[in-house]
Formats: sequence, structure tokens, C-alpha cells
Amino acid sequence: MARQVDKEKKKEEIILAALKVFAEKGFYKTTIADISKEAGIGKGTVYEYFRTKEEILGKGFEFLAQGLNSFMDELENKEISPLGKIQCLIENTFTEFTKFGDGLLKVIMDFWAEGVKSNHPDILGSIDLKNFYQRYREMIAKIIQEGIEEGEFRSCDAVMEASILIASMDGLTLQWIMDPELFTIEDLTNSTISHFTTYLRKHKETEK
Amino acid sequence: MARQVDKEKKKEEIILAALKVFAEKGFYKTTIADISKEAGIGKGTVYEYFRTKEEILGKGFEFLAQGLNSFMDELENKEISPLGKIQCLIENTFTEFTKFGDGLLKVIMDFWAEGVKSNHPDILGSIDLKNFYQRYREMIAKIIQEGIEEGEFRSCDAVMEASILIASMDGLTLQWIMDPELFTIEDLTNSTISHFTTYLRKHKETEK
Amino acid sequence: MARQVDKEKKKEEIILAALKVFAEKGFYKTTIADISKEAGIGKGTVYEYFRTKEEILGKGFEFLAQGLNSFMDELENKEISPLGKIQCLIENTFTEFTKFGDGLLKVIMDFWAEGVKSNHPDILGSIDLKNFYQRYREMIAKIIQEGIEEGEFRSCDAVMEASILIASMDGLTLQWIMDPELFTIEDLTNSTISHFTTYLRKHKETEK
Amino acid sequence: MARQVDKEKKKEEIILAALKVFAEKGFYKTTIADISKEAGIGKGTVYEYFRTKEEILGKGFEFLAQGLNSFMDELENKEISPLGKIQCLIENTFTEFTKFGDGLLKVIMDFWAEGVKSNHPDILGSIDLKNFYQRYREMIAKIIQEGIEEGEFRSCDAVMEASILIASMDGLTLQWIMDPELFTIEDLTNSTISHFTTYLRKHKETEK
DNA sequence: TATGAATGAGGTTTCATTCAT
DNA sequence: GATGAATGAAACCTCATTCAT
Repeated sequence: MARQVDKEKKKEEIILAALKVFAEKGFYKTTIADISKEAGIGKGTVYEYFRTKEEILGKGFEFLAQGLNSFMDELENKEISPLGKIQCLIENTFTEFTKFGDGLLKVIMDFWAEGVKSNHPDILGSIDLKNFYQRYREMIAKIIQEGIEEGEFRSCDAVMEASILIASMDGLTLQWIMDPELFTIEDLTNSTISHFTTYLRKHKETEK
Repeated sequence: MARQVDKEKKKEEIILAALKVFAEKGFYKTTIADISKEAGIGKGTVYEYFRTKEEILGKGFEFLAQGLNSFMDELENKEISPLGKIQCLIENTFTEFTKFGDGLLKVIMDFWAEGVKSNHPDILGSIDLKNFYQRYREMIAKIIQEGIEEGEFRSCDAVMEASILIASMDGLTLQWIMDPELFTIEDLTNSTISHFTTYLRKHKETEK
Repeated sequence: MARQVDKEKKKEEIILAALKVFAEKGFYKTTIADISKEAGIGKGTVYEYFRTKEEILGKGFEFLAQGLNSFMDELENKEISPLGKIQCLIENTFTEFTKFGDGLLKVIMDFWAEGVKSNHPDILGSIDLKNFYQRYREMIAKIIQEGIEEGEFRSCDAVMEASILIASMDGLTLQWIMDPELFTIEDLTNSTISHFTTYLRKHKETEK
Repeated sequence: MARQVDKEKKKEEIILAALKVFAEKGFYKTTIADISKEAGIGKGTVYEYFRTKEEILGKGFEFLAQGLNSFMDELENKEISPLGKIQCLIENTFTEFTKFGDGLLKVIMDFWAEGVKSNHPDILGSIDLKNFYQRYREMIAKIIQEGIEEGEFRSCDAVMEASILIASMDGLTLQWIMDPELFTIEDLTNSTISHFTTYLRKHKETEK
């Protein structure tokens, strides 16, 4: 039992180390030696926990996705208005994305590149971006739908707007990675909240 | 005299072949042999035109960026309203992005991944995404600003909204790559136009 | 724990294998595969111990130079007359040179060719022929000077005669490599000893 | 006929260009492109005159050997004493060796390395160092023998002393290449003349 | 269990040589 | 005859993975 825990802990340590190096050098330029050095273990030890380099990337993705998933679970059960949920989501997403500096995003780009193109069996199962985004989109769409039904939001295609919201956050973060001087994370958060609040909220004055 | 060849043309042929293979397999999984085979030439010939694989990627980026740049030049000089320009831009961007199937985007992801992380001298100069986005953002911001000044658009932070527009298009295309069944390019185009038209346009009825 | 290996010993084994192949095929015609095959190891293993082929040549030179250097140290401390030392030196040099057959000399020719021309950083440091010859020349000059001061040798320019002695041995060995049938190593040794003994020794009978 | 001359002249031009580049970079690091550029002609043109790179080296050797051979022919027929001939020979050798700077010697080192080791058919025939040295040695031995018979020289093994003389000149030049600051060509010439004059000449005072 | 020495497949790159113009 | 674009064999080198300890 204790063994089991230790093994899990070490596995996570390796994933964390790998994510760090992936973020710095990219997946392909990262060697197993880099990862093992970062994790403070021997090169061979990595293979005690993972079968291939691709598997590490896959498990890394799962690790990160898990964090976002549990946030979504929490959010769904929060007792706040749909708009409040959207604002909370935007805030959390940018914060989470940049919690580890711009490195995390760089890793996500590798997930992207690999997840989209790779046929590697070790990733195919893990980096199921399609499914991940599906779930993400559906949850946001549900919130938007709620807002529409409750009369807080204007009438619109909830799924499509969910997609646009996700797209905006992804795209803005990419722009931020490229040129972090251009705007701060707070700018991004506030502007995104402002944009979507403005867009989604039913304009009270027109109801007069 | 030696074989007469249009070196510029051949260079472009190689770039085109490379872009095609990059799109299919990704930059790192593409070998020079793949490129030369696709181009129907010998492995060594590639090296007559490019010094490294990285340089090919760089020149590939320049090639693609050039297309978008010339579209932007055209657009700026068109005699249509700011909103018309925005709509035209959105349409063109999605059409252009997907003109070559989803392959182009996959290549752009590689530009991303490389351009953001690489220190490779052959790319650093070429894949200047920061600069490219800068120019893109400024042009759109200028259109939005025009719209605001002309009273067609609501008052807002033109640069930030330009960023959000670009982000949306980038992000939506990414979602489309992952799951092309979900929505068609026409859906994306129409929804994006609809969203930003709704957001940007000053609501006449509220002015009453 | 990983396989226990005496890394220094293995390094020396590779150097020895490399020297052997260099001697047979020449530095440039020798491939890493040749070396690894001769050493009975895998191609990649060579790179665990040396970064480039040039480095192997460099270390090979150091290895050989070390042997000669320690002989010189010994010789300096021997309690024999200057003439005895010179004779001992000549004998040892030819013996040493040809201990491994004519191969060693062929390698030395490669040191020459590379050391004189190469700008390769891996060799520049190691194959410091200038310094090596400097030390060699000085030691011999010191012996000759001793002989002059002790009245055993005729008066002459000790450094220049040291140079000529070294030159003779180098040059004779080259001639021997080209045409080993022409004379044996014993011939070379005896003739060289005879020539320099005759040249250097103060003719007592003429002093009468 | 005129054609023939032109072809010969161009061939020589290429050889000269090749020798220059070989001297700078060494045979192996020299590319055909280097040679053609130095000769101011196209890469393909080189192959109109030579079949392989090795052949160029071979012809280069022949070219240089020819110069020395004709000097030897001249010398043999000169009406001077054996000692005068020896002195003349030493002078000429050092002068010739260094006529083109230290480059020539570097090329000779490549002849060495190749001639001794190569099995390449294009060189085997041409770079017949063994034969070249044979002829060189014999001519000098003949002069020494003459000197012995005429009573000018001490009794000694003429062939072996010829070998030692050649060896000294070769070896000294090598030392000079490595460290040109150490002594000038004049130093080398004078010292060699002095050494061998002293060694060879029958001491008159002992005849008393 | 942990290690890192050993490996070789596979990639990049060079360049002598060919050959169409 | 002269050229240099094209070629691919062959070299270098990397690194994911294995496995003896």
C-alpha cells in the first residue's frame, strides 16, 4: 500500500519534471536524460515508470487536464449566476494557464501538435484533446444556456459561443506567449470578461 | 552551360513540398528524405537550396505570411465600411486557413511551437511571429478605430478587440482541426461574423 | 547499479583501437564504425567516451606523447655519460617508434598533418606538436651542452644539433616506412649512433 | 597542336590551384569546389582534365617532383667538387621547399600520408615516393662516394649518409613548419651545411 | 528498485562525380 | 569545351531504449 503511494508520487514527480523541461525545450528537443536529470534520478529509472517518452507526454496531459476538470466540476456546483460562472471561469483559466509561467502553454502547444498529428499509441489514448475540448465546450454551453433561459443572457447559439469563448482564451494566451510585454494577464482577464459580459448580457435598457 | 533552372521557382517548389509533408507528419517527424521525395528530387538537392531543415520551415513561414500580408494590403485599400472590412477579413482568414485543408494549420502549429521556443538561427530571423501578429493586430485595430470614429462601432479598446478577434479565429480553427465534424468552415465564418458584428456595431435602437 | 566499468580503462582501449585503425587506413579514411568494430563495441559507445573523431586523435597523441615524455624524464636522471645518453636516446626512439610496427609512424604523420593544419578545437589543445618538440629539443640540447662542458663533445650549437638529431631520426623513419626493405631498424639505430658519435665526440687523437 | 598546348597549360593551372588549396586546408578538407574556385573555373571543368580528386594530388606530386628531378640532373653535371655539390644541394633543397612558403611542405605531408597509405589506383602510380626517394638517395650517395674516392671525404657508408642528409633536411623543415619563429631558413641551411661539411670532410690535421 | 553503460536505428549533412544544356 | 544543378553513397552523430549489475 505504502509502496503504491510512493510509486504514484514518484511518477508524478517525473511528470512534473518532464513538463518543466518540455516547456523549456519542447517535446522533441527534450531528451530522456534531460527529464531524469531534472527529476534527480537515473535515466533508466524513468523507464520503470513510463514505457516511452510519448507516454510521459500523455500522462503529463492527463495530469494537467485533471486539474481543469476538477475546476469545472467545482464551478458547475457553485451557487452563482451564469454570468458569475463565466467570469469565474475566465479568471481561473488565465490564472491556471499562466500559473507556471508561460511554460505551461508551451507544453500545451506540444500536446496540440502531438495530439493532433501523432498516431503514437501511447498518446492517442491519453491526449484526447477532442474529448477534452468537448467536455469543456459542453460545460460552458450549459452555463450559457442557463443564462439564456434565466433571461440573463441574450439569445444565441450556446455551443458556438462557448467555442468562441474558449477560442478567445486560447488565442489570447498564444499572443501573450509571443509577446508578454504587450498585455498583462490581468489585462487579458479583464478584457475577456468585459467582452463576453457585454456580448452575452441582455441589454436592460433595450427592454424599457 | 549547365542545366538551366529557375532557382527561385525550384526553391518555392521545395517549400511547397515541405509544407505539405510538415502538415501531414509535423516538423520533427518529417525527414529531409520525405521532403525530397515529395518534391520529386534527390536528397542532396534540397541542400542546394537550403542549409538546414529549420531554414526550410523558416522560409515556409515567410511564404505563407507573405500571402496574408498581401491580403491585408489589399483590404486596407478597399472602399468598404469598417464592418464590411471586418467581415471580409474573417471570411478570408478562415478560407485562407483552410484552403489547403487542415494541413496549413498544422504547419502553423509547428511555426508556433518552433517560433516560440527555438533559438535556431535559421528560424529566429524568419519566423517572427511576434512581428507578424503585431502587424495583423494593428491593421485590424485601425479598422475598428475607424469604425468607432465613424460612429459605426461602439466605443471600445480597439487593440484589445483586435486581439480578441484574432484569438477567436486562431482558437476556433484549432478546435476545427481537432474535430472537423463539429462545425463546417462556413459555420465558423458565419458565427464569427455574427458574434463580432453584434459586439462591435452600435445598437441603433438603443440610441432612440 | 549500472554495469560497473573502469571508464578510464575503456577510454584507453578505444584510443588503442583507434590508433591501430588510424595506422592502417589513415585518419580521414577511418570511420567511427571502424574504430568501434576494432574495439569490439557499438558505434554509439565511442561517443560515450569521445565527442568527435578529432578528439580521439588528440587523446591518441597525448597517449603516445606521454610515453616519450616519461622516457625522457628517466633518461635525464640516468647516471651515464652524455654520449651514453645520446646513444640510449637514439636506440629508444627507433625502438619505440617501431614497437607497434610501422603503424605508429603513420599515425604520427596524421598527427603532423592535422596538428599543423587543423583549427579543430578538439585537437588544437591536445596535439601541441610545437610544445612537444620544444621539450624534446631542449632535453637533448641539455645533454649535448653537458657533453661540451665536460669536454666529451666538440664545441657546437647544442640546440641546432639537437634539432638535427631529431630531424634525422624522424626523417630516417619516414624513409623506412616508405621502403622497409631498404634497411632494418638496427641499421638505422647503429648508423645514427655512429654518425652522431663521430660528429659530436671530440677527437682525442687530433689533440695530440 | 595549339589546342594541345592550351590543354596542358590549363591542366597545370588547375594543379597549381589545387596545390595552393591543399597547402591551406589539407587534401581531405579540400573540396573540388575549392579547387575550381581557386582556378577560376567551373566545378565540372575540373573533371575535363582529371578523373578524380586523387589524380589531381598525384599529378601535383609529379609536378613538384619534376622540379627537384631536373635540379638533380643539373647538379650532377656541374663542374664542382663533391663538397660544393653537397652544399649546393642543401641550399637548393631548403630554398625550394620554402619557395612557396610553408604551404608546399604541408602538401608534401599529404603526399606522404596518402602515398604511404593509399591504395587508390590514381595515386599509386603517381605518388611513388619510394622511387622518388630512391633516386634522390642514389644521387647524393654517388656524390658522397665521389668525395670519398677523391679523398675529400672521410670513409663512410655513402648510401646511409645520403639517407641521413635527406632525413635531416626533411625533419628540420618539419620542425620549421611547426615553429617558424625558432629558426630562419638561412639558419637551417647554414647549420646543415656546417654539420655535414664537418662530418664528411676528411680532417686535414689528422693526416699530418 | 535504481542505475547508467551500451547500443544501433535513423536522422542530418557533405561532397565527389555525373550529365543535361 | 565548360558549366553547375542534381544526385546518393557514405559519413557523422544523437538518443530512445535495453539490460547487466
